[in-house]
Amino acid sequence: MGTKGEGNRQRIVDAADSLFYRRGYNQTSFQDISDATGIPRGNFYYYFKTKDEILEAVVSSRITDLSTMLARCESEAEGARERLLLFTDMLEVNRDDVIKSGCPIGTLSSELAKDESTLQEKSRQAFILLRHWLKDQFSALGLENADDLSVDLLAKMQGVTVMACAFKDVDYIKRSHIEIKDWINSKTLN
Amino acid sequence: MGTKGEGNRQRIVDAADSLFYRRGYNQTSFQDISDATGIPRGNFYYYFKTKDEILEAVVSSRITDLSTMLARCESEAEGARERLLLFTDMLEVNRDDVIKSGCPIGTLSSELAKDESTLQEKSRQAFILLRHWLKDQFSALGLENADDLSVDLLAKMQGVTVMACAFKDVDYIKRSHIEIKDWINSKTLN
DNA sequence: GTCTATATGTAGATAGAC
DNA sequence: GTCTATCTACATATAGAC
Repeated sequence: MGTKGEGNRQRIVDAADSLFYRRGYNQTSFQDISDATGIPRGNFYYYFKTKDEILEAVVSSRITDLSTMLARCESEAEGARERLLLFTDMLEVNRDDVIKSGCPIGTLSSELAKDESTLQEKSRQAFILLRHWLKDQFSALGLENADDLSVDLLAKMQGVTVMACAFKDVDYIKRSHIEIKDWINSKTLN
Repeated sequence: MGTKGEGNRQRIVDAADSLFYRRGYNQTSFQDISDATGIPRGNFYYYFKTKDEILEAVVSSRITDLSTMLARCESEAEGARERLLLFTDMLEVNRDDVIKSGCPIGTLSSELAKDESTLQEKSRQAFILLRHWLKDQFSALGLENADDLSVDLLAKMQGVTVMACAFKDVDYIKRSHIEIKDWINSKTLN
């Protein structure tokens, strides 16, 4: 209920978001988040009961950010095809981060798949959001296999990020981005 | 030089290989490897100075295994196109592991990208081996952009594994495998 | 070569003063 | 609400007996 406390809570989530992305969830300690925020370790337990709860808040925050990004794609582009093309731009917009740390959603999903717990389900929610939005765009263009196309597009972008990150290759991202846009056009034009 | 020691060394590498794949490198402890092999923790330091050295040995072991797999592709298929198609079969051959833990090479590369150390370079060696072999196959078919096609194929397979693992979807692997083989044929036939 | 005991650091989590 | 001190567990790594 406190106003000051909610501000601190958000600062913890923001710092954890960045650290989970750059170092991984398991490799990020409370001390790391404390160093990044200036908030003492012990204080975290006033806002979150466990580290898992911080992860849940981070995933929720990422989903909110993604929703904002998708809304911007809708407002800045007229048709569904143009929105899909705009969506793929995030490959190049975030290319430096992609080269260094991969995709925030993809790498988190891969990391959490290795824990036997139910953590991966949480990270999957972000993929589901994208999958549904992309499917809606393909559906709006009258394509019957819209869900398959949606997952295919996500797989293309995930594959590019994994290889670009593995080989630290910026040019490869640019080339692949063009190929992906060509693929979208080939599926949605005519 | 001891013969018994080398046997134990290999048992450590084999157990670490499996654990690094299923739980991740950072999430695998010496105790885990000890439990899997029956070899006491302290004994590991007779064979490896650090945990990083175990990882190096695991990557070397994986590269050896991959080389064997590629040699089998060459012996079991006549032409380069058939060898490429046979290579992609590993998607379905290992589909249960892929669903559970992703790709051993891709997930290790993604995990090590998050450490600021030089560990990722080691894991990249496995990707380089595949990249060169695939390039040789495309080159043998007279294709000029053989290296690009090689990375494109690796990206396709990485993308499929990431999505299949995220959504735990076996059918998606089967469908994508067919699409990948169609893509290879479209590039190499005529 | 093999194993036990242990050193040293740090992880997540808790208790309780203020 | 905020912070310090601390608990317990477990990590990598080392020392040294056998």
